[in-house]
Formats: sequence, structure tokens, C-alpha cells
Amino acid sequence: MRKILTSEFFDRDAKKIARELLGKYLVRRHHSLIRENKRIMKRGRNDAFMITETEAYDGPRDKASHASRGKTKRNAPMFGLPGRWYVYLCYGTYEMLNIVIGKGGYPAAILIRGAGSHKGPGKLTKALRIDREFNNKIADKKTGLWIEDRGVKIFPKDIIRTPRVGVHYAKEWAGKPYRFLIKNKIQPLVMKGTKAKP
DNA sequence: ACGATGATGAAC
DNA sequence: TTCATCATCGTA
Repeated sequence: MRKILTSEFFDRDAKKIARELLGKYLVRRHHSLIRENKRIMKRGRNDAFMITETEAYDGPRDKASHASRGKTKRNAPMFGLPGRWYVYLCYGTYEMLNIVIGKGGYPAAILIRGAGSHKGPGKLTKALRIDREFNNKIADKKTGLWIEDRGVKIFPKDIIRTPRVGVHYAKEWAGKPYRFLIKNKIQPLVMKGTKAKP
């Protein structure tokens, strides 16, 4: 089973999706030009990483969310269509990867904090070479970054819920258990170089 | 425990 | 235009 998740999947409750994304695969397509028999050939490679940690940012009232102070140039993708990427720079250094959730006009997104063996949202994007070029792009093969269901089931006993990281300022929203992570490492976490057509 | 780092949004 | 803040990370 290998199914690319589309806007229908992401047009549902943010917390529910954040939990369901555990065990799904973040797939990154890399292109490279190679020289072969005096010809320039385009080579593609898909690297897939099982998502291990997520955080939900749900609605305009969520004080931990960028959307809590209304629509701005930066957070506009959160107010847009589900199934697109929201990528922004954090602390001047790290690119944060989010998938947009919910209908247009309702601002929500899920931060992908861990996938494969990569722990931490900043390290993940650096390792996969993800930056703001992906901002507001559709999560599909054409974009080169998408999410797949590969049939892995994560059971409730293997899931931990905690408050979100680094949102102490968010008052009553700071303690809400909107962070989901897999308790024990479950194989396979990484699938490198899966076959891809040019 | 803290500094690097620079974009962001609000205040002025 | 200035200023405080920040969905992080590596070093200590």
C-alpha cells in the first residue's frame, strides 16, 4: 500500500491528523544531473522518512499559533487551502516545516518535528534540504515533497502526548497536549533511494 | 544556561 | 525606524 495524502486527508480536525501522521512517510525527491556516455541525464531519487513527531496548531484562538494575531504576510498559507506546505524561518536559523490543515479561512497547520532518525524540526529540514522555497506549495510529487501512507499502523499504546515545545508564552494554550510522538522506535523508519522515474 | 541569528510584527 | 520576541540548536 502506497497512497499519497491529498487535500481531503488534511481537511479535518488538526489534532486528529497530527496523531494520524505518526507512521506516515515524508517523502523528499532529489534531482541531480549526471554525465553518462557523454550525455547529461536527469536522475531522481526519493528518500522516505517515517514521521515520528508532530504538533498541531489549531485555529485563530490558539495563542501558540502564528495565526492567533490574525492573517499576515508570513502566516497567510495557514489561512489557505489544506495540503500545502507552510515553511518559515525560526530564530533566524532554522526552517520549520508545516502542513496546512483545514478549509480555506480556518488557520491551522501541523509542525513536523521528527521523521526517520531526524529529531528536531530544524535538523529535519536541514537534513532534507527543505526551505522556504516550498512555502505555500502543494504537497505532491511535482513539488518534490509530499506525505504517503505506506500502511504502517501506530497503535495508541505507542503514542505519547505532551504539551508543545517552546510555547510557554501561550497562556492557557501552552499546556494543551497538542504534541504527538512515537514512544518506541518502530521499523522501518527510513527508506532510501526508492525507485523513481525521471 | 546561554548566545547565534535574522525575520517578524507591533509600537512609535 | 526601532525594538522585543521567537514553533531551535549546539556548546557549556
